Amino acid sequence: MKSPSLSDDGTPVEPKYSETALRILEAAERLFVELGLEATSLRLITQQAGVNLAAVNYHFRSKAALFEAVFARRFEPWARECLRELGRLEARASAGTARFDAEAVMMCYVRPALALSKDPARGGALFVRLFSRVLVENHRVLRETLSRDWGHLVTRYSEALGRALPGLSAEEVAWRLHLGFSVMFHAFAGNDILKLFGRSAVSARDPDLIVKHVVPFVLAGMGAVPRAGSSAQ
Amino acid sequence: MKSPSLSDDGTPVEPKYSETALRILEAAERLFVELGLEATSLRLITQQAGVNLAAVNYHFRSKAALFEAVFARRFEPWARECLRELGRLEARASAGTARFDAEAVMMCYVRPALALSKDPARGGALFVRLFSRVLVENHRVLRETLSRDWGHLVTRYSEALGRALPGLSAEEVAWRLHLGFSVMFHAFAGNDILKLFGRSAVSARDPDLIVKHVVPFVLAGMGAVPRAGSSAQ
DNA sequence: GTACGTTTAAAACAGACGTTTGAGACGCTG
DNA sequence: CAGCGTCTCAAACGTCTGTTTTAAACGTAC
Repeated sequence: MKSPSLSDDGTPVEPKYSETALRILEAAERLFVELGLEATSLRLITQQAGVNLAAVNYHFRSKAALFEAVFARRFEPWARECLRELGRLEARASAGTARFDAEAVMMCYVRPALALSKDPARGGALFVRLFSRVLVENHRVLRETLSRDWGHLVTRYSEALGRALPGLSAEEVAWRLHLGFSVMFHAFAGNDILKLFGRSAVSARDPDLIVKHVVPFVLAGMGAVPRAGSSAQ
Repeated sequence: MKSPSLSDDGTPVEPKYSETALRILEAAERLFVELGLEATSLRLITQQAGVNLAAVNYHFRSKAALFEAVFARRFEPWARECLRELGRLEARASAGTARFDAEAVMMCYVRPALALSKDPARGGALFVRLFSRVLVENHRVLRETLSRDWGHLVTRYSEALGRALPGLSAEEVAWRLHLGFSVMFHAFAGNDILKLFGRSAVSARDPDLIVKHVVPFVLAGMGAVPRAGSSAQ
């Protein structure tokens, strides 16, 4: 997942994929989400994509490289949208047309996540699930790439939340960022622990419904007063 | 994962494992967490356990059955402790010696999770991570078993939270249960999305520290006032 | 028309996988 | 000591894996 080159107007140039490569990407994305990286064979991918087996190694060097391509195709546009949101918030706060509070920072994540979840053309909710697989499966290569090329994304959110919650220690801000993003991330990914027991009463697949419930929850959590005796007071 | 038989005094009888079977269970637990089910080969497990390859199929019928045994060995004692906690809370609330509020219900989950995380003899934090892999990998067999044998565990928590938050609609209670347990579960499992970017400032591996920060966060979220216009008001 | 780079096709590669086999070792009971 | 169930061991089974190879088809430029 190397950083894509930029065209003259600064918008990223998406690598051009051939018809065959695109069919592979789409079948692979669906199967990686449903079965995981290891359990998905190239033969199953090419069969569902209706292409030849060797096409994978021709268009994408290897299975691992295919996985990275699948991930990068969805992740990079989304991450850039998050950065744009943060930039817009800072600009409007400087201009005095917006409050720089926890809700505003949170919405810089919620809006891109919601837009992504509702847009099948960009992978929709499927990619968010793939992302959560990456998280728990802890792919080494992808972790290195995310850390190297996109670590500043987290840094930006961290600084923004610190500015939105003045008076809190850096440690306390880090924890609220951690917990807040955990809920939101897993809520959008549909990782419902209660559903595993077949007893979840929420239909956690509707993105708008997720936002409606997760936003007040996280806002309340982020604004929580630290417990008495907390070292992070 | 069939329900274990009960001895005369009602305490569950843990299946007796031979020395070899135990070595397999322990090596498998560690490797399943680190590599996942598919990526962990029986040859690697038996090699690290210092036993013969065929011992796995002798002691545990198949690889899938081994995985279920690994999971059940840790899960069942923990789930029973959760049920005991809920029972104790109900008893003390009836006796008037305890308040039946959201915090009390939440602690019925936090205490067992904390105790488990700090006890290496019961799998410690390792098992919680394994559990979270089960969640996103969505193993069919395990899901069926959890739903059939342990669905009532979730029902109990759900009823308890509904009782602790009177005046809220069932849908609203379900969402707060879902979101609250999501944070707690993934916090204990150490599924830190920020860490994936190498920029997490929290050392989310210390169970006591997790509790200290996650409890106020979740309590605030669960007590959050629903947004205006919410259908779940 | 012919040469060329690009893409597809079928087949084969070596290796790893989960599982099974059959023989032998061990510890008990009579 | 003999008999027997429990367990271990090395070897092999057939299947599936990611990858490579070889040949053929395609569109385009000379």
